[in-house]
Amino acid sequence: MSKLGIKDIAAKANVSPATVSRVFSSPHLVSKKTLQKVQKVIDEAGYRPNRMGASLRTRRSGNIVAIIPDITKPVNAGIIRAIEQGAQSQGYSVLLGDTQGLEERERHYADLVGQGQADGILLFGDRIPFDIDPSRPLKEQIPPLVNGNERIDTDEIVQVAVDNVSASQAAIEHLLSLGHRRIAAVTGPDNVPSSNERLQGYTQALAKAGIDFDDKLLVQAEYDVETGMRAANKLLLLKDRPTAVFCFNDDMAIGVMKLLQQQGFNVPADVSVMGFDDIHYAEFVTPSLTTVHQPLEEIGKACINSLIKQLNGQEVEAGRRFLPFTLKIRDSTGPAPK
Amino acid sequence: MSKLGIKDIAAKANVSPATVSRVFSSPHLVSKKTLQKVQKVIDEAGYRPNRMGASLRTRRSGNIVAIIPDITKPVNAGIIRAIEQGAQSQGYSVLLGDTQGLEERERHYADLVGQGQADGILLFGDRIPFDIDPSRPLKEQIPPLVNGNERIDTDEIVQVAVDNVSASQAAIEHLLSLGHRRIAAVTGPDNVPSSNERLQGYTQALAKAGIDFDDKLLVQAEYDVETGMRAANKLLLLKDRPTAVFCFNDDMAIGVMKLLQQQGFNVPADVSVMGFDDIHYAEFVTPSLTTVHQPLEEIGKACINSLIKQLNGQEVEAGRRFLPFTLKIRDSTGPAPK
DNA sequence: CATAACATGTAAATCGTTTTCATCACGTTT
DNA sequence: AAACGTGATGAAAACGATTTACATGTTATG
Repeated sequence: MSKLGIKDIAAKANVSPATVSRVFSSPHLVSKKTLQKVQKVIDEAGYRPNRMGASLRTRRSGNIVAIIPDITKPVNAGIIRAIEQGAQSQGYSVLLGDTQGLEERERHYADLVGQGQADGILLFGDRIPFDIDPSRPLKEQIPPLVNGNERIDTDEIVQVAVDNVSASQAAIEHLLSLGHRRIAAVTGPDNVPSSNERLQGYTQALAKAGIDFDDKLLVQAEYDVETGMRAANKLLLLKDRPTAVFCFNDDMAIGVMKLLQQQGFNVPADVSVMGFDDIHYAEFVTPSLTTVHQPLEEIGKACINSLIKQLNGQEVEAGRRFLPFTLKIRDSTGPAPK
Repeated sequence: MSKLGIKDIAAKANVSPATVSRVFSSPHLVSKKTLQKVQKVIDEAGYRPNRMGASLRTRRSGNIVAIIPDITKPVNAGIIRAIEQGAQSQGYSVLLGDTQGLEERERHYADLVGQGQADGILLFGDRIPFDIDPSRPLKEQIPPLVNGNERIDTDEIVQVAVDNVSASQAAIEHLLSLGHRRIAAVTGPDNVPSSNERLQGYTQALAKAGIDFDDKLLVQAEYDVETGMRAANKLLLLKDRPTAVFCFNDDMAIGVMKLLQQQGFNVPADVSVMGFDDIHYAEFVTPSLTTVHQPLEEIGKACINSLIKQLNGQEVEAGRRFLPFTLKIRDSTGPAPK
């Protein structure tokens, strides 16, 4: 690897370092002739300006850090794609941080901003990775930040997601419309806001339909396939079994279906199963999964756009912003058995 | 956000910047008393050293960039986890770059090293993202780099993967042992080395079993579910249909199964389906997918370890290194129908 | 022709660290 | 008492870019 600096290039091209710098950042200030001359030297030498030097001076890194609990979950696929694309188009690079849900690692990545390695944060979590003094305005204590998909309990930052309560309600209404009356719910961990909101939608929808709430039909799992299976197992042990199971994400729904099938049940003839997220695989499992579609690419796009606005010094209004969900009715839900 | 520098801290603590620096990087050179005094000021001010300044001086960023075609594919999950963990434990941070398979974006991320934002590259692709002069030794022209999972046609760099030829051979032998004689293959794009290697294993295994190669049983797809479905469709149109389909990755296998089921075929009673990779969902689709298990975490671990060795200036021997695969026999393969 | 206006280029300061080298205080050895 | 280590600290020079303020050269204007 070569290690030429701006001074070397300047020397080779018989100009000053400042001129070389201008060739990159404000070419309109350089005459056509020198521009070409310098450009030629740059190309020949394969010179790339050292970002460290530049960032040090400009106090901008051109990087955005995205803090994501589990990068490899398909639910994040669309978001990541949208983020990268939006960032790229505005001249930013994305540093993807996978936290495995650990606060320590969330803070580690958030720290990149403090260290000057990133200019802003795209967060997909339910807590702010900074120590906050509640008596002072939040905005003074955190860098430019947008939260997506999950929910943080403050209206001082920009948050983009679907309305989990309504979405969950719509899901239950779908099951009700198929004649189901005993509808179980497989929830996420009880400290996760999105799970609580979906639970809220569930209870509201049942209440509206005049159905008594039965907490035996509520099983907690951890947003993954394995615990989804375990949850289904618990439900099968009930003496009065549910005819439908609403899972708060698709992974758990896949687990529930798997276990039901293993135990000889037919989905949806015996039990209907519904998911949430609409991950790519939802369409391809057997039977294909009825689920709540989240506009993940749109969410990603909205997040990155809002963040870049903030970085450009534009004012953006804080608070939650809801994007519309849709129901994907597929083959895992059907009429309630009589 | 505060913006205190090392000089501010030094002033507050009545020491020189050098001492503050030493507190971070070589505390043993500082007396206990000053250490405590400085540490206290650092904590109170919430001071974090600016990485740009430090990197500029040390010419090391402490970052590793991982270049991955599609971060969100489950096949990469284990690799990413292992990388992050290995890096973290050695004091490195990982910048994850998702390229969507585009060479332009591969080069973009590779450029981070040239720009001083990263010290080395973990590549998961089939080409080197640099312009190479073939007449000169490769090592002089690229930064520390390890390639994983795919294959680049050179023995001058470290590469870690499973032996695709043998693995594919083992897969076919499994199908042969079940009595299958007409075994189709759904390949990846024809410019992808791993696909070609798996194809090689396929033909070799058939040859060894004395079965004539029939190119009608070869269908090309693109390593994803949708094209897997299309491939299955083509196979169903054959007048002499295969009794087993070996797909060169799990996504395509899931697609193949989906289409077969849609068309009323039973897997595995009518047709056996086999995959490759052993992604997490392979176990949970219905029927659960028989596949070739790649030790993805091990691959990730080996890659990061080798790279860090290189970064530490240790000599590592170039060339391919194979990690052992295993067969996961599940429910999607069964005896050939007579 | 003198002067203003503009285009172009330069020198030097600066960003926040690390690190070499020199200095200093102090106890030990001769 | 002189010489010598030793350990702790500070001063200052990098690292590689950007940018401000200024110097030059060129052209247009009165």
